[in-house]
Amino acid sequence: MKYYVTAKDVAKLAGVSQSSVSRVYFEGASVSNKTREKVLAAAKELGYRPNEFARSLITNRTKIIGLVMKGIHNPFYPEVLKQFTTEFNKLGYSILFVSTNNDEIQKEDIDMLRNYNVAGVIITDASLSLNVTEDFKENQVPLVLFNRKIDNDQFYSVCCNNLDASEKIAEYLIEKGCSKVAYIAGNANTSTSRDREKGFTSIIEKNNVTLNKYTSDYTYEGGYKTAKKIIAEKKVPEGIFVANDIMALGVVDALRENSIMIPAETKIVGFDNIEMASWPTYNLTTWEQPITKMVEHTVNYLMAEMVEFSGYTESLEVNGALIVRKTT
Amino acid sequence: MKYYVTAKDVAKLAGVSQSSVSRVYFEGASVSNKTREKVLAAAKELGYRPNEFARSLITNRTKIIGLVMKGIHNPFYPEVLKQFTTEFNKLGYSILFVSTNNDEIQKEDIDMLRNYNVAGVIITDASLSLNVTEDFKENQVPLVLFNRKIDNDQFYSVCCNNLDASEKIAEYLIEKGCSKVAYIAGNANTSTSRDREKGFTSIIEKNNVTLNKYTSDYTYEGGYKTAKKIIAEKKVPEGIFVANDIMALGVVDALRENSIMIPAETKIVGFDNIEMASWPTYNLTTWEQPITKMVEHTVNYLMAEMVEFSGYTESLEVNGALIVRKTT
DNA sequence: GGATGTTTTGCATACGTATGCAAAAATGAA
DNA sequence: TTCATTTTTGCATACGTATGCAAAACATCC
Repeated sequence: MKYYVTAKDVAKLAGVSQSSVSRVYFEGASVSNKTREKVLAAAKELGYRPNEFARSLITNRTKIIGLVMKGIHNPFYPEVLKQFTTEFNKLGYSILFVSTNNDEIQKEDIDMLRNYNVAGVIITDASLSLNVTEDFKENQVPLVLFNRKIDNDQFYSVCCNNLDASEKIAEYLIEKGCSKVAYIAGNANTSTSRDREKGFTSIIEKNNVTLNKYTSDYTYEGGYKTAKKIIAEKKVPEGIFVANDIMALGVVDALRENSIMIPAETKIVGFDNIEMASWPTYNLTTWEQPITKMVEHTVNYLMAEMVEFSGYTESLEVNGALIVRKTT
Repeated sequence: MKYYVTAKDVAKLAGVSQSSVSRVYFEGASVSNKTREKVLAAAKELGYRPNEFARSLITNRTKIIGLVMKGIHNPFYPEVLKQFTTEFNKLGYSILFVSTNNDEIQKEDIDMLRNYNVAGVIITDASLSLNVTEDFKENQVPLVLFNRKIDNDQFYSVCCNNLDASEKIAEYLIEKGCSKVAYIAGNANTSTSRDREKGFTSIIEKNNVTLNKYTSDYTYEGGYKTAKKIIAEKKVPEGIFVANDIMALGVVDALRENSIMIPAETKIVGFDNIEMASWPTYNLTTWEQPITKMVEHTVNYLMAEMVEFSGYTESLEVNGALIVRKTT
């Protein structure tokens, strides 16, 4: 039977009270050096570690961050996950990971998080259903939407400058001489895909360039199939802006299979700058999403809200940059 | 100020005792239908949810599984993560995610997990340092090494049948007519890479085929550079077995850059069967690791050990299969 | 209806920690 | 040394739930 070493045990061995042991482990409490040393020595001997559950129970706050993620198959997100984990661990917070298949987060997706009374929540690549937004609001749980935003500014969101980025991409393709272009959307319900479409379209239309739009699903397969369809319809344009890299790779492969020269006949631009985009086989021109900066902003906001909840919201947009490679 | 709805509140509204409320939410406790309904109604009205911390405190067990992962950049692992999350969530368990850069898990990697008194731990693609093994043993924390094993059978491990698989791969390459082959290892300290090398080598030597060995690091870059080196040394063999897919893709790209025909001049076999291996650009012949089965075994073992700790250990090997595509 | 057995309920307490309060100890000033 | 002030300590209690125990309610049978 495994026995749990408690503060009381340590107190006994160190010859102090349980309160003193508690104070040694509670940041900001006042303890003399003498007792601190006695306690730490005893704790080490017994292998004591404070019970986080008891702590949370009494302080009514936890050091757990809930992270909800959908598209872990897109290599963009494992990197995001890693960075969040690393950053929060440094700060003494743990990550409770939730995987979902819902575009809109449902109540059952966050049940676990609420049961554990998490200190804050990050939702990546997903939106929120109505009853979930209410739940968050009502319970004042600090929340960040990462790489998504919702129309009303009810929540804090951190995104790349999608609108501006896609405008620049449009300008870039026009500059490169494209007079007929296409946009391949990811999931049409996502703010990122919509914003990218909006920015791209506005510039394209302003320049009287022909634009065809397609909708896919943010996966390699999706990009591949969409490109095949475009080819079958003999509508291959001179330039294609694909809403994310993993789809763009599928597009590239489909075009290659049909011996359509990239960039000579068609230029391809992706979005994200995932690792694979730089692989020599692909050498994909793309827009770099500044993950590190986006993570940093998210962490800072959450930490602040966890210290003192304000409910302040904002749609933060972090600047990325065009990475020119060999598909344009 | 947010107010926490407790069982006491529910009890008051429902006109029963706090114990009865508790029993409604505790599986296996005896409550009459009448009180159950009263309680559930009241709970719904107040938005009550049991506090997991208080529960854990008193039962001295948690519903949290610690998952430690290193190589999240290898697309094999996000899939593993997703499956574990999904399976454990179904069972009412949550995943506390830890990311590490250590080949050998250190004490600080699992500090968080121990503080939260996790019910079980899964460690993927990493080994254990000595003081960590002791910690686990001493505290009887159910543990599974996933896709790694350690020499002594101190812990339960779940792997693919690496030895058998690599033997079959060797036979396959020989059958295909290779008289000169190479093996590109991942991290030489990992059991997986060693086993794959061992099986492959044994068959190759038995057949008097020339074998060169190289060591890399389980990354695309690593595979790419190793292949470049092989090319520079003009030692390109007729067949290469690469210890995992992501390296194999790097190898393929490097060979292609140097116009070495695959499979005509050189045949490539990878390991894992990650999604990308099936992409038309690569069409990589590889060994499928049966993730679903491996996850299932891991979950079953952990669940059993969490109900009643036995300390039983075994090196479980799950059978995969050769997936023949166009690189051989 | 009464006796018996069974199920359900409430009471009281425990889990391991943090914290307000008052007592004790340490420090500083004179 | 003495007194005032500050720092440190221990006591007692609270957090929200589970559970052993005994009382209460219910069901069953003759």
